[in-house]
Amino acid sequence: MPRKGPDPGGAGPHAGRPTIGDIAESLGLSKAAVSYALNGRPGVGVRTRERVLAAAEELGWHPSNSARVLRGADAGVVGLVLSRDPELLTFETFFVHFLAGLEKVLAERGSSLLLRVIGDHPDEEIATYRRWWGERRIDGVILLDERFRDPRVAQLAALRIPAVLCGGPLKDWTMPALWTDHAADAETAVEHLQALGHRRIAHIGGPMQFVHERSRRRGVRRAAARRGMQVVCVESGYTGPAAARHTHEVLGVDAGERPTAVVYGSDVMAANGLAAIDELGLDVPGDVSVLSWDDSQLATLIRPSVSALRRDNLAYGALAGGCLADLVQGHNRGAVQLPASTLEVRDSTGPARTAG
Amino acid sequence: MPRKGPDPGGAGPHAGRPTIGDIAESLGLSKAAVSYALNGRPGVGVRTRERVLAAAEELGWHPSNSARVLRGADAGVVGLVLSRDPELLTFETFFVHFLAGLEKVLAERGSSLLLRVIGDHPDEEIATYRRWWGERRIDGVILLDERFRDPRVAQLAALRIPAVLCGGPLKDWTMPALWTDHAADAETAVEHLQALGHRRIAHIGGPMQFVHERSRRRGVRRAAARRGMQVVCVESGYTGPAAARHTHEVLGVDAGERPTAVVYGSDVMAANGLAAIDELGLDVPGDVSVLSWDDSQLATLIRPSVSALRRDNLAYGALAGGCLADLVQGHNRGAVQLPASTLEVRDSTGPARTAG
DNA sequence: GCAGTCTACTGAACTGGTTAAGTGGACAAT
DNA sequence: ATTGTCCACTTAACCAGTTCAGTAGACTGC
Repeated sequence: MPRKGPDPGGAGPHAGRPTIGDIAESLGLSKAAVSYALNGRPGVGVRTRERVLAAAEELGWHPSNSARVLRGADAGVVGLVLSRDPELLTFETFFVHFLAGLEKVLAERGSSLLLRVIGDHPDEEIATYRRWWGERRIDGVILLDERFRDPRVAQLAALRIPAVLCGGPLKDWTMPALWTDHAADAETAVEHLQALGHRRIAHIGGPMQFVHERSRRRGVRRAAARRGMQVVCVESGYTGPAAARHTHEVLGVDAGERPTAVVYGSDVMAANGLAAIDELGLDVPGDVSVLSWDDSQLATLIRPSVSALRRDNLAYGALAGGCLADLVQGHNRGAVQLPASTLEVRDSTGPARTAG
Repeated sequence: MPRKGPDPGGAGPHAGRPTIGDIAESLGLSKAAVSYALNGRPGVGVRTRERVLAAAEELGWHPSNSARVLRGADAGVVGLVLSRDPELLTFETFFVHFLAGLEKVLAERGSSLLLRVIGDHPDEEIATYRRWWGERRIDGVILLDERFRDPRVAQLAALRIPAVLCGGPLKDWTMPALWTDHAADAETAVEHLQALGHRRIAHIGGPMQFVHERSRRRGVRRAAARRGMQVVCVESGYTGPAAARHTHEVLGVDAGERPTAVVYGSDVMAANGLAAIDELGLDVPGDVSVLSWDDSQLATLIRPSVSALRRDNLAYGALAGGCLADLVQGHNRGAVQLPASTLEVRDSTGPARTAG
């Protein structure tokens, strides 16, 4: 199967990609001897080994991944399917950082990443994993964005595909999971607002199909209740218009009932919330304080800059990669807790306006 | 090689992954007959074909990619190495959109994407391509971020690795290239500013190691010269502090010499520029108009919102994927021009303050 | 001098799917 | 009845590695 395109002559076998047989032939050895030499196994003399390695280097030999996998080796690849709308800025920053961290660890452990980007469609996601696994392309997968009653977990378990869940941990499963203590993060956020004198707050979160959104809402409710604060929770979407609409809904009431602080589910929601609050003729942080549950450069660039709960997504991705690499090698690390988010206090949170 | 983990019994061959041989055995046929049936080739009866397909479906068979590649099939994978700092917001949005478009087309054409994220290090990038290619993991690669005197082009050509360059076109190479008419985009930007009465403008661009930054600078210079406008060009960096520093440099002069408009190389640079202009006690767009060469949600969320040249990066990625898929199949589409950017006029550009 | 052991290799089978070449039987034409 | 032509299938080689089971030769021990 010669390569297409301008290939006059085609200097050598397989478009210049030498095989172990070429090395063997050039040195008058058998394929087996060359294989032993290249893999540092006993059974070849020191002198011969050196010659083999030199020849491999000179010819620019690389082992055929297909041949190795066919013999039963790991594919050296892990799969990741993204089923989210790429238009969401929060997701973009999360994803690129997560990916960079993930990839760094995988590279260190000799793996690569097979990526697929699809719309929000869990069926296609599991079908992709099933196909990749069936085709022996991957050794395992990373599951992002755990959903309420997520079907992917049971399906991957049934297919015996090694997987690391970013979410959980799940009670009934042995799948390793990277989980965040959203309750603790909620405490951090609510405590900050309490300290500033806020007694009536709102939480405008993302879609409740995501488990982390449920956890956050529950965390905020409990943290507020524990402090005797009133709290209004609204399910919104990650898009700007949704966040703006719910901001109008929550804050467009009499000053006496109006929350004095809003915790948004993401930086994009907070940014659009700021604009909506401005439309309502309210001042941030004078009338309303604003806090975002995700941090990003956006939070620092808009005015006022937005106080935010910050998580190291690079480390998150790296941890996920490490857990999966371990799992593929037979070591299940179980439930791993991520470090708590830190609060970045900026200009959008301030003292509550004293009632009256 | 049984999978690790809880695998009591291990129901079937290769952890539940049946082979063509299993199908053949279960039906009392030869492997060849099954292969012909599964691939829709002549040589099997209609009845037999149906039985084979039914058995494959029931067993959940997928063809082993390794086995096919070993026989000479394409890998069905294209490679992409990112060598940029993931901290750059502009890059994040560009990348995720580009990726989504790229992946969509690749999926339609039966390919997947192998991804690697590394720091800014061209040597490691080419080494990764070389290894992937040597290991028969990929059919081709996408080259992003063309650099001045980019070594990657010649190296990939020498290795005969099919590649599509996002940049170019190059005079001496037959590598397909997706190129942008930066001169035309510069015309659009400068014309907009001229129409608003600006006669003295600045361009604060990104690093000149990138070919597109050079093209843009040249485009701005020529478009301005053609209109008799004065122009100051500064090489900056994609980070916020660099953009802020150069903004102070360019605008911290007497009002008589001060440019009345600045074209920034990216949305992040523009956002940080806005903050710097505010620090200088200048008003946007009253004293200075601001234009960004990349658009994103950030440009719409900061105040004032930033006028920007917008490019459809989803379509860009899709086009790159299509060109590469064509190239792998032997069809070189040569130099393909991307659609011109469109100007999104927002609040940051306004009439020039009349001199005096 | 001959068995025993070790070293340094070779030969061949094997992985799963593809494919050229071959085979046996049914059927038609002559 | 013979020849030819299909059809529907089988056999076996092949891809590039890995690995098990040899094996030739050198060396040791007695």
